[in-house]
Amino acid sequence: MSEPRKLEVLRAIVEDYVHSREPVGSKALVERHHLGVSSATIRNDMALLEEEGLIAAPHTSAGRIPTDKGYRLFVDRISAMKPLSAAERRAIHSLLEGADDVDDILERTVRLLSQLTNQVAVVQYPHSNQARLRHIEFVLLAPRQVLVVLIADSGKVEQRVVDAGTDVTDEDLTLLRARFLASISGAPLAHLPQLLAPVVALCPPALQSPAAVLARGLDKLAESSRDERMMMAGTANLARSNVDFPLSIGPVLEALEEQVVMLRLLSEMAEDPRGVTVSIGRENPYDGLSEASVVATGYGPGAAAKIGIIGPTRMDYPSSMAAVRAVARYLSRILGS
Amino acid sequence: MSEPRKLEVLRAIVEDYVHSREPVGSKALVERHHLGVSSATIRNDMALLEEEGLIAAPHTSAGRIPTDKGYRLFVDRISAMKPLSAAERRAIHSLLEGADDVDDILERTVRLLSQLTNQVAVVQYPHSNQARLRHIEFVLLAPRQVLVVLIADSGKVEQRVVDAGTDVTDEDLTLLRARFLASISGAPLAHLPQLLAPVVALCPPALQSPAAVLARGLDKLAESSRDERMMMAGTANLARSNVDFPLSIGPVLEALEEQVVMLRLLSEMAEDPRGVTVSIGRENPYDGLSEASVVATGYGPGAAAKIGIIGPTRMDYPSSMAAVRAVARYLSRILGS
DNA sequence: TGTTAGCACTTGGGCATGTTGAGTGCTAAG
DNA sequence: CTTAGCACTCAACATGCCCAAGTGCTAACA
Repeated sequence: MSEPRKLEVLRAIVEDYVHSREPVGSKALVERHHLGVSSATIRNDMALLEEEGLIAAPHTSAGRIPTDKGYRLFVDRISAMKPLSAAERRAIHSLLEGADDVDDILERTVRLLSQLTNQVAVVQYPHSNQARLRHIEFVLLAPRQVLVVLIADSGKVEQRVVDAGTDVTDEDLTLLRARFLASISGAPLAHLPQLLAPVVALCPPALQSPAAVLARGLDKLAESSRDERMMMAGTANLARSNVDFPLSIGPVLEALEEQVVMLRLLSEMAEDPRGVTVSIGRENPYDGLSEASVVATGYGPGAAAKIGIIGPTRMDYPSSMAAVRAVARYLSRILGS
Repeated sequence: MSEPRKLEVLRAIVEDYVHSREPVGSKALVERHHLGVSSATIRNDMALLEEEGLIAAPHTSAGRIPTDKGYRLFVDRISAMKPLSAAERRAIHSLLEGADDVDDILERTVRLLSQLTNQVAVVQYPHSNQARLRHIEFVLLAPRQVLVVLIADSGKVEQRVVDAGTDVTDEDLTLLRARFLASISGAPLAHLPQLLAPVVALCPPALQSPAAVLARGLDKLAESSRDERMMMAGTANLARSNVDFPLSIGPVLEALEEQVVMLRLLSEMAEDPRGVTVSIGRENPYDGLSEASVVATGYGPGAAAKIGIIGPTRMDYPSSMAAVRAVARYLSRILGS
């Protein structure tokens, strides 16, 4: 009983099943792959594989299908990432054409990824957790209304209009801005609250109240810049792979709509040496995704933000992983510039 | 052959079918509703209704189901909006708790509406079509990088970072800003392109190139501020009513993902005297929605922005219409404050 | 020890056939 | 205009049958 052949058999089963959606039997296996042994031998191997919980038979006289564990072994030890086709590379590279702002880039990216893989694609907005403050601006819109703008070195810009409470002048704002900036420029956004309090205290009495308001505005901006969002595309692909979700695609759609769930899911995916992480079926920490797999990776500075796809466990892992990785790399490059 | 009874029969058919999802026959009708006549009479009426294309039989020996045209007549002439339950009213009124910014309000609103109706809910962001320019700001981030901020009187703020092409100074920016502002302040966003071109031409030669870049930046901002967005919730409800979409929910999901399609759809829905518009099945201008119905209405100033739900043609119209209208009214009130 | 051929056995799926019941349209009488 | 009655249609269900695919096991073999 050769170990390598057993793996080869598992690989063949996974590939055939992913391709045909039908349980695969010993005979069909020896026909489609030249394994050099007879179907009886394969049967023995399959019995072993079943004992180990790597494959299972839906009913007595049917072929076998891979279990979650089987897929796991497949992606971990057997599969090599399938290189992308020239057309796919071209598609990725033409992604950049005419894209301007971050939102736009991300939107194009998820669309592309969902088309490449025929699955649902999700992308997390670039992290700004460790982002540092680069610039702030106060703009007087009306005697009491001030536009507060905050720019992080991640490139993200947040703004909001606040009511100063009392009338303020342009000069007041310039003064306040200079004071604020002096003590918070370059600081991590997370530290803003602690840093701002003393500055407000040191302001001239007449400006105490507007200063406090503006500081609070900055706090809120920093907060909402930290809070994470995501984009998604290709949900219609789920409908096509209806059959692959024995229950229904309902729970999957629910999971996708719960951004909180998705964000936790993505961020909990540990980084894999090969750079792409896969979470299969019941491995997922969320029940609704017990029949789905997630293929994800990090991108951007520190690979902190995640991008990935979600589909049925019966999925072409090698291609998906290759696509996710390629798109992530390209995305990193675009955003890095 | 009494006309009122015929309508009564149609109403009964629609109600029963919506309730049971099964073709309804003459006998079941006289049992469930006290129509005061025998099933044979009903059969005659039904034959008439079928001739007029209001109902149809899936096959010879089955009951009838309403056609698109039947539903249309139902919503136009027969149905009364079903008043909301006390619990539903309460749900709507507790919507406001803790909501702060517009995004948040809209998100809560669509969620609520999708839960109330068990359908997919969509809401368009409040229009800023006729918005006017209130303020612009240029902020120097790096020798060549300029943050362009545009504020509309609708309260919307758009910003983006542009590359000036050549080095510029703070003084340059102050000058440009003053010139630009002089000629476009208060102008409708739509007119920006025409107004900016001559200003750029009149700038000192040294500033021509950055001026052009900034003008283009403003154009784009005005454009993206005009461009409309929407939010959506409850797509998982589609999976539940899987059965109601004979083909698949795929096309519906596709339509929902195409914001362009959805926005056109919503804005093309003419206003109904009763305040809620319904578009049924093939009436929809988009093929993917030929088995779906849209119930929508306007909200906010001039009822310009739309909110609505999307579900299978076999839908509880009276309840849906009531829910949409109630939520829209409440939303108008919140935003109006 | 690993491989192979052969064989008995299991079982879901396809097919032909029969039965049932809901529902219709029509006719003739009230 | 309404109604009872009746012949007719047809999807849905059930039943029985057979077949093919696939398995596990055993015994022979290298």
